Amino acid sequence: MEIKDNSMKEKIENLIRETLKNLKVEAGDIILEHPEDFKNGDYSTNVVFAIVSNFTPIDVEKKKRLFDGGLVGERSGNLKELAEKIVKELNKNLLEEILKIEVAGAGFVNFYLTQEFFVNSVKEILENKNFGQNNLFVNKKIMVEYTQPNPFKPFHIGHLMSNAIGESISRIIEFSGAKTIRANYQGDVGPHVAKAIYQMLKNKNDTSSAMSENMSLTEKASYIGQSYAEGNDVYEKDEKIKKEIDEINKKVYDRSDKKINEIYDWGKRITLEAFEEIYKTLGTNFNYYFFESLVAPTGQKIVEEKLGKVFEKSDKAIVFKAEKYDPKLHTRVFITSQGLPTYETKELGLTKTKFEKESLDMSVVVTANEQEDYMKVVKKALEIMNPEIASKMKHIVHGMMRLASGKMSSRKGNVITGESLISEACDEILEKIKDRDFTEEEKRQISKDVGVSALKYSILKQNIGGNIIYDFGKSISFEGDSGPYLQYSYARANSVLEKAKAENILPGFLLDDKKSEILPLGDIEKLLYRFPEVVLRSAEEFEPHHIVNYLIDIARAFNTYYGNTKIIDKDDPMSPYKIALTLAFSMVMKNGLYLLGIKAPGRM
RNA sequence: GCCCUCGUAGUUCAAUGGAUAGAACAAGGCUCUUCUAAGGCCUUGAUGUAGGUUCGAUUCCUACCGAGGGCACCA
Repeated sequence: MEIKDNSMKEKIENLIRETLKNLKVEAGDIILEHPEDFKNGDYSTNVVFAIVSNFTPIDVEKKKRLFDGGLVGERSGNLKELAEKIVKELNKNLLEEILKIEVAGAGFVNFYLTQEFFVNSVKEILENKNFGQNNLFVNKKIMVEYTQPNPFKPFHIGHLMSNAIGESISRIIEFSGAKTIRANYQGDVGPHVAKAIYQMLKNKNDTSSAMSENMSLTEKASYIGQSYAEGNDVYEKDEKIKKEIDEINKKVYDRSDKKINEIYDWGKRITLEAFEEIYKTLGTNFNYYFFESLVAPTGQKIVEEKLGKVFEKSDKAIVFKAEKYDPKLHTRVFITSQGLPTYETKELGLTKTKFEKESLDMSVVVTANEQEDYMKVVKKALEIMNPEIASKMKHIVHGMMRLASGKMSSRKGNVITGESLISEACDEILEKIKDRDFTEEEKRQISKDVGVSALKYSILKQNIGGNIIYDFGKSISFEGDSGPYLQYSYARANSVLEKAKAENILPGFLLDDKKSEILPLGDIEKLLYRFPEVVLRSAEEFEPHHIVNYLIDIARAFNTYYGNTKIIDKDDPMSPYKIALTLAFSMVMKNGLYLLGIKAPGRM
């Protein structure tokens, strides 16, 4: 695939740099941006401010004179005059794509692009199915670890959040040239497993009937999740039971108890199968599944080898005193006083395993922000032992899903499972389209695509660091600023294109009357060519919401255009171009939705 | 107590140190004899407080107030 490396943005930036060189002016960072309002041009630069900000503190007097309308250099000018001087120079080597350059406000230089540029950009989009790509991560192998649900525990909306974000980031960096490897890390050992098993041993009869084949996968998984919640409850309330569960925990690690092994193997298999169903619905295919039980020994070995050097004994446990290296960090336990590895140790083993399996340039881990500090400590320990690998670790933290009514807790039983949320969203769509002219199978598929999109959108629309207040009524929105709105715009464009095909009007860029020109039709052309810039920014920042905001903008522009234009019209010489524009919109929308992990149904 | 995040319309979110702080929801009005009205058009409304840096601060710094998370054997 070919990626254009000479974007309009780069061209203009080069032009500015050349011009300043000709004028023998030094400038700081030159920022070229899209003005919010089209009337201020298509690109805008603060070059004058950049020149000014480049002055050192010694130039204070010089600066003062400049702003007082005094002099810069020899004779001329205040800020505006300086800007005009630059524009004059810019005009000497004007790019053919630039219609005009103007000075506005307190010294902005605004670039207006030509009609040909916009029309050509539409043509370019039609010629490139992968329009929007960049080469930020070309030749880089990047592993992204996300979702991380734990066997024996429910898949809740927090996992849904991690999955939506991780999948979108995976796709964005893939679209930016990376070889992306998707990984899932699952806690198949540890106290939570023992809690579930304790409860299942206690409810012997229920457990054996659950293990018989009469229940559905979902029912079995929810029985196991329920057992965990109950086990967790008694663990905290009863000292004696706590000890019993701790005993079971050890046996899970060393696999010394036949009965426990039997329930363990069954429970792990069932919950993993149930998770797999959810991944399928969400559109994720993992390349690797890492399990704590497998990486724990690796981590334990590392810690034991470095005992006395990096790690130290304290109160029978093995700890890492991170505050010795960074006052903002704190001590964490790596091996418990019972001799069992903690999350921190497992993480060391996991990281080692990842780099053994693949020669990675970057290892990205997506988790909720509650794990931010643990990760910093783990990374610090790794920095001491293996700085090269540590430097390739990137931890992306997202906010928490919170209930409007308070904290979510498995104990209180107010955990919302991912599955119930998905099916609820889908049911609502199904109800909405029940009278439409679709087959039952189509209805099922559409409601699934749209329901998942509503959920993913509500997660991805904001920057990933913030918490999301989950409101049962509002989280699944189908109107306005929503996933379904984007899908609807796409389906609408698609429907126009199908009709055009039926009427035999093809996308085109030529008019019969050679004298007339094709004119850009509105804001859409002025937005569509910006898509690659938006993708690049999202990739650089690991922030999908820039794409979300952009897609809302183009959807709105298209819907407005659609509202006051007849696109298909045999008597209109512009009709082929209007169809071309519609096609370009639909292609950008489809690529954009893909990057969010959202399907683009042709009809809805 | 210490360490991270974060405080923007009534609500949920935007805004790479720059132009008149954008949307959506909610409220009201208009709009399908044109291709999907899950749409379009119009009207109202916001930067927690106090300082500082800067020509310019929602953005950077300090303090305070408020929310969330973390701070040794859970993940």
